[in-house]
Amino acid sequence: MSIDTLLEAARYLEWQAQQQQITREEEQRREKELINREAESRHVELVTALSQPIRPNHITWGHDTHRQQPHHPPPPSLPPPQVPIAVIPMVPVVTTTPSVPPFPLATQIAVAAATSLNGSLPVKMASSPPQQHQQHQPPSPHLLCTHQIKVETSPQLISVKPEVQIQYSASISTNGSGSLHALVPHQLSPSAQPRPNGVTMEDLRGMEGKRRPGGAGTREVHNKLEKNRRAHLKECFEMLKKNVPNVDEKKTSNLSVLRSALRYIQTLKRKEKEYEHEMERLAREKIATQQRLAELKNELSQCMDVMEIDRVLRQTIQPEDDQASTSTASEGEDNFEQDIDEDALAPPALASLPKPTPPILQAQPLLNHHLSIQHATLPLSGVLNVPSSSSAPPHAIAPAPGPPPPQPAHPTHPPAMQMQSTVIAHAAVSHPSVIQAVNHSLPASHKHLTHIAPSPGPISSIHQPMAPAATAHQPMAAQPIGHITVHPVAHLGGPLQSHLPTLYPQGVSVSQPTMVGHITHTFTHHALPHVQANPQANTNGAQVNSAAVISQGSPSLGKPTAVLAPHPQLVGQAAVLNPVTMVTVPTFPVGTLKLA
DNA sequence: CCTTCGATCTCGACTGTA
DNA sequence: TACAGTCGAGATCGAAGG
Repeated sequence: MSIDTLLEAARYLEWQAQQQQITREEEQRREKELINREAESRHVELVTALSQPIRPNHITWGHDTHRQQPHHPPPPSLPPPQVPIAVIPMVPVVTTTPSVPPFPLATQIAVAAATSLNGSLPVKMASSPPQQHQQHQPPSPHLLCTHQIKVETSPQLISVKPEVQIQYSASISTNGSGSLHALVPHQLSPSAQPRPNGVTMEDLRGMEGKRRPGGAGTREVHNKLEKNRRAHLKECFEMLKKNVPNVDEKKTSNLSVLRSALRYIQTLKRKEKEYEHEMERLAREKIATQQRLAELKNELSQCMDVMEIDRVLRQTIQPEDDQASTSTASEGEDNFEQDIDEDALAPPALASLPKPTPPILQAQPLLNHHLSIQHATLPLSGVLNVPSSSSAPPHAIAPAPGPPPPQPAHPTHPPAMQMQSTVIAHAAVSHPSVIQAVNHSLPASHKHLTHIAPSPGPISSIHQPMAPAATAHQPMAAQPIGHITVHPVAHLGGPLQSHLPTLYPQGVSVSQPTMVGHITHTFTHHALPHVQANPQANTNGAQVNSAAVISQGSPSLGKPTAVLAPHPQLVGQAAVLNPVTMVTVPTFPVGTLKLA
């Protein structure tokens, strides 16, 4: 036996353990069968006892045969065979049917069976005279049994032969102590057959009922058990073959089955490891994803906190803005840039905060975004443009310090401009001085400043159409309005047209053409000395924003409006939030946009 | 026809258990 | 210690291939 064989056998055992469950089922089934057989055997015994003078022999054969052929009960009253005739192998053997001349017609199977029962019986059989068989046939009890059995079972003999397994377990379990006794007569049953050593069955019969230690009986039993064992082994191999894929049903030796099983087991183990690794990988991936999710949540929560702080501050510091709003226009002019810078950092609240504004300022980008969103969602009915309010802050009016105005802040004369814009004071943060300046610049008769909307806060932004500056003062003083954004619309001409977009690429509001001049003038002269126009960009940007504003359904519909929201924070950044769509957009000048 | 291979059988020895 | 069960070796048989 080679090492491979041993290893495979070990594998087989391992596999066999896995198949235990299946085996248990079979065992249970066998137990049932045994019970049935016993019941049947009792019945047979009764039946045979009537015609059997020799009790022991009969019992033996009857018992044995019934054990092996429970389904072939002689009496018609017995239930039909339940289980396959697994048992038959032995019986057929004995098939030395009475009807047929026992000796001459003995087939090899019969011989083999006899061999199993009587040891070297076959040898003798060849030389033994047929008369002996004839002599003993009539009285032989087993013949009667076999006769009865044969009639019913003969058709199944061949097909059933392989299944000896049941017999294997049954013979062992049922025989018990009585097996020997049962077998002794069994050996004698073919009594007509001569014994190997020249001892005929007659001689053996003299020892009937006796136990012959070490004698043929023991040997027979042993042979039979050995045969059962082999049958069991074979069945196991069959089962293994069934459970191992890619095993040719035919042409497969036990050895090849074992090898296939070994390969199969190895394959399964390999797959198992692969699946385990895959599971580990997925688990790690899941953990990483969860961590990432947690980080994002933290970021989000922090942003929300900043927004909350901002909102609270804005609400609480509102009085200061009011106070500032009471300042005179001149003061506003003086503090204009500074105020705007403060606004740029944050809403009014932040503006009033002490210079060192660490955490909030650090989160300014996010804050701006949020503020923009917040304003955008505000119900500012009167606000035409809600450009990133946060984006509008400081440099909306005072361009960011970063990109210095390319050209001297020289006034562009209003008359030179032909802008159709709408002045919008949206509900963002702004300094009252700006409004003052704007309104101051406007003639009282002009009422184009129709959409100056005070921005009391994000919660309630009231649209208050402003008429003349005089009337506009009051609400603004009470509630600082958002920064005034001016966006040059198309048709811009003159220097302003060529410079504004550069300075204010986004956002500011736009108003009526007549207003633009005033506002521009005011900005250029009072507040924004560096405001200049950029003719190219204006055109596109104005149109774009105008459309957007209109789409918002502002009260100033019908008026081409544009938004120029100088967002100091956004200018120069990688992306900015589109005030209309609230989608980040590139920070290139509005004029470069190719929008309808 | 011979050889090889696989399956089966027989036998003796051995082991575990009641 | 008897008995059940297992194991290994040898023999036999049948099928397949050269």
